[in-house]
Amino acid sequence: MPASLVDRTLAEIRAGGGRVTPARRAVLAAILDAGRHHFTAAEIFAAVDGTRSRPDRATVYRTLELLTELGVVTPLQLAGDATVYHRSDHRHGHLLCAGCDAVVEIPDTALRVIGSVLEDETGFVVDPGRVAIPGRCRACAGRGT
Amino acid sequence: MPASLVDRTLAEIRAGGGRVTPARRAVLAAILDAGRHHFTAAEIFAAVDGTRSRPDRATVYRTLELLTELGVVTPLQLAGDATVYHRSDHRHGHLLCAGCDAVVEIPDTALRVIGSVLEDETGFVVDPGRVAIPGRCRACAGRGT
DNA sequence: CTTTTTGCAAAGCTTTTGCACCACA
DNA sequence: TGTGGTGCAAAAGCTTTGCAAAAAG
Repeated sequence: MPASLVDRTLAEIRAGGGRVTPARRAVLAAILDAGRHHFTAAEIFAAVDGTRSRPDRATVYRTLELLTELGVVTPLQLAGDATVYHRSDHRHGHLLCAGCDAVVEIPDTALRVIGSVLEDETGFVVDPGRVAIPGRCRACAGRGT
Repeated sequence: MPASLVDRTLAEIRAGGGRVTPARRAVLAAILDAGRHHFTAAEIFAAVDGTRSRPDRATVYRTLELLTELGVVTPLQLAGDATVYHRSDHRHGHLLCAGCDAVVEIPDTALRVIGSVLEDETGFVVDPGRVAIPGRCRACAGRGT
């Protein structure tokens, strides 16, 4: 069987001269845990705070930064104060409903259309993993919420 | 001649039971000033700080909130810590280059295509004034910056 | 006069940083 | 054992808030 994402990531950390620590294992576990697709630093902190090693907030932030550099997670630009991350292996665009705060996934087909329209018209190359478009979902648009 | 945007906005404030104050005039003037398309609260504060009334930071934030409710300005979700606003009468989407931090305007035609693709496929109604898509501009994509 | 706004100052929130101590490899 | 990581605590940056004084209508 192929190495798990956790193992591959830990190996990559070692390969880069980094060290594998309980804090890093805990953060990685929290991210891959329970089908978490989107998460904030605060959520990860809450999750690891219940583990044996209880890493500090600062360590969570530093680890998230490391994982971003490794390409394991991607920071999104959603509204709100806290940075929302998602797993890079679940890369897709997002629609943000202003009515109910739902986060809807953009179908890959639509995302590709968006990318090619923009590239054709402006030469701009879209980063598909970071697209987040505000508006209203079908339900909220329908009832004017 | 038609009433200016400033006058129309002041009238709207009065109509809503609000009051026209020097601070509000100054903020409004700063926004409509010098072809400012994008701006932060800090920039507006810096601008009004040089006026007679010298409104407080808090007043600038409160006024920006009022103007957002009135639909005069729109807060964007760009990267970075500070909220970037733009004038609603210059409504258009934005492309954000990760290479050079340029903010490119999305052509209206492209924005309409994006809106209809998403609405067709997901029922989601895009808010065109708030679209901000990350990627790389032609120049940066070309030379891998 | 009444009600809305303002200024001031302090606090809130997320995130970052300096530094001494600890622990992977 | 040496470099890299962690915890702790404080600070930074943007924005919000409570309250008494000021002012618009």
